[in-house]
Amino acid sequence: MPEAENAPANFIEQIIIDDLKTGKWAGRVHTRFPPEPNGYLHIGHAKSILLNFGLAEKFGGKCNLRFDDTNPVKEEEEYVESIKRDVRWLGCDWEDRLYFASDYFEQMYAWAVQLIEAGKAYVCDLSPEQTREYRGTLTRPGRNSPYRDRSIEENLDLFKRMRAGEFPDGSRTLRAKIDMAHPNLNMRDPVMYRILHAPHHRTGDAWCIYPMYDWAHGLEDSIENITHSICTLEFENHRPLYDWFLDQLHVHHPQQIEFARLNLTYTVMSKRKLLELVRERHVAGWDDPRMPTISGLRRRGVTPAAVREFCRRVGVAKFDSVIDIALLEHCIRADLNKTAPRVMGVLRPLKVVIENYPENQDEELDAINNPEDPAAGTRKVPFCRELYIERDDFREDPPRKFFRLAPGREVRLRYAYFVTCTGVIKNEAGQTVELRCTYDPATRGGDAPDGRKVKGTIHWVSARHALRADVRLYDHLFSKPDPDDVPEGQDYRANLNPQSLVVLPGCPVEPSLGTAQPGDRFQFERLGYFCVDPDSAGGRLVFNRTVTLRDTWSKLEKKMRENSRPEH
RNA sequence: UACCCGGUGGUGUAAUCGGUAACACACCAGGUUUUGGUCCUGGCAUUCCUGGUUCGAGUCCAGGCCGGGUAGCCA
Repeated sequence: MPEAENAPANFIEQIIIDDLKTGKWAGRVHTRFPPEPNGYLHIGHAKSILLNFGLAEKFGGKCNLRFDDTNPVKEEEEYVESIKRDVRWLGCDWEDRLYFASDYFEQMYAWAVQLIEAGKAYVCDLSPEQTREYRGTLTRPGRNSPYRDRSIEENLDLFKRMRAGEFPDGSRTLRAKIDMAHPNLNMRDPVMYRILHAPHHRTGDAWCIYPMYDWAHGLEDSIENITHSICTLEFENHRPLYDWFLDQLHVHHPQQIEFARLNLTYTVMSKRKLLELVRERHVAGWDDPRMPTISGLRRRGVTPAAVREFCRRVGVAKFDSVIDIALLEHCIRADLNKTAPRVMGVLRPLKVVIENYPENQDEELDAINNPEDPAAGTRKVPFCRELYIERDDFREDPPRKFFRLAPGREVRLRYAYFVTCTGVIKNEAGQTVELRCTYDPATRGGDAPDGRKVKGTIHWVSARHALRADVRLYDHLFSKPDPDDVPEGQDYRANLNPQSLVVLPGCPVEPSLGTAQPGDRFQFERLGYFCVDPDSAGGRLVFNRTVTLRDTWSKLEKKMRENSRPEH
């Protein structure tokens, strides 16, 4: 896939270009992707990852992977590993720059002591509830804590004892002494440290006080010599505090820049909601192919190249936008169209018997592996008297513009012969269970020597040679573009799409698929792109539908149906 | 009702000292085709509003309107 041609610079690139021009950072560009290891990464994180690593690459700089592990009660080693895997999968390389905020705890503590000594921080004994009360509201100023004017000596002593574990959780905090009447609530003496007697996944029980995000994050950036600290819009109000801490300490001071996070139609992106979907079993897990997680996309069969191209096209700005999921689907198709081998498989089989084809005969026909890539070559596909075709490819009473099979009508079986439908066999219930056809031996390979044309070409699988596969058809997880668009009293779960997963067991597929491995991607001709699920391990073939092909016919048919419907 | 940030077609992103609104997706209409796929062609916005500055404003100024964020000892 052609990546990042000379696209116009987004506003962050513009800032960097200007900085380079003025020599602000001595020509350096150093970014970082700083996830908290408290969950799985989703495509919104992919935007951030690609932005940060992309900037570094574009301007000859570096990008760190840093785990912002300052809250031990929410974080786990398992998440660290999954995040590393996902970042790598996207094609980003942090080389030797893997860092953890927890490695800086000692330095952060020393800086906190420095702030106390400068009279800029104090130990506060207010309870969490009292702290909230004293903070005031959006429209009312806060009040000073009664502990705000403790002596430096007392603060130093108390802070040391907080670290030593003398006090219970929630009993005291270390706060910055700024301004309780500040219009920005983040500046009303924010908490820097809280007491948390909780084991940390990396530091164990070495600490029982942990730094808050606002205190820690700028220090982490500073320690790592970051130049541009890029985060999402909701941290805009935190920037004055980010700047304040760094200014007080007179240390390296990166520039914080905020951009809009990625939102997609027909899905949710918040960690809380994704966690709920998993916990309440609306999906099979974090890597359920319907999830917008990186692991879900991967299992779905989406390629890293498609995600990269998608994020590139989405752009970077400060406008709170919602991207049409159709753009992602387009990027997936565009990539897979160029790379996925074609294959034939039938989702909803209808048996066809070629009456004039000898009972015990069979033969192999040549099929093109990928018309977009001549180098992909050809393969043999077996043919015999009994075949399966798609139920959708036959209509006893065909509507206008239906080019497929119908009684008396002739179509082409892809790479095989022209066949004409001569009979329809039904069961007692009146359902079509089998078709009788005749074939024209002269049309072998799909062309008629007499120049005869057919309107339709359909796919098929030889009944005798077919392999059986379970196919999972995935659709949008939610049935509305905005899952939060619900009546009063309901929530996004009310919009869960009951059809988001349809499993079709035992679908006949061509025998060349016998060697397919988990992760392999194919285009099932005329249907869509599918990939082999890891569940196939036991020798049983399981496919996930990544995305359908564009389907002009179903669109047309739907429109005709609507038009023929009586008015009002 | 406080502070901060935004507002260009159905959806996004551009227009870099103010100079005749570009690209993509979606949608619509055609063409090609052994995938109703791909590919190709065409259609689809007077830039939230009102004033102002200017020969000229999406870009600058003023006022308004609308949307988002913020009251964790989460990040």
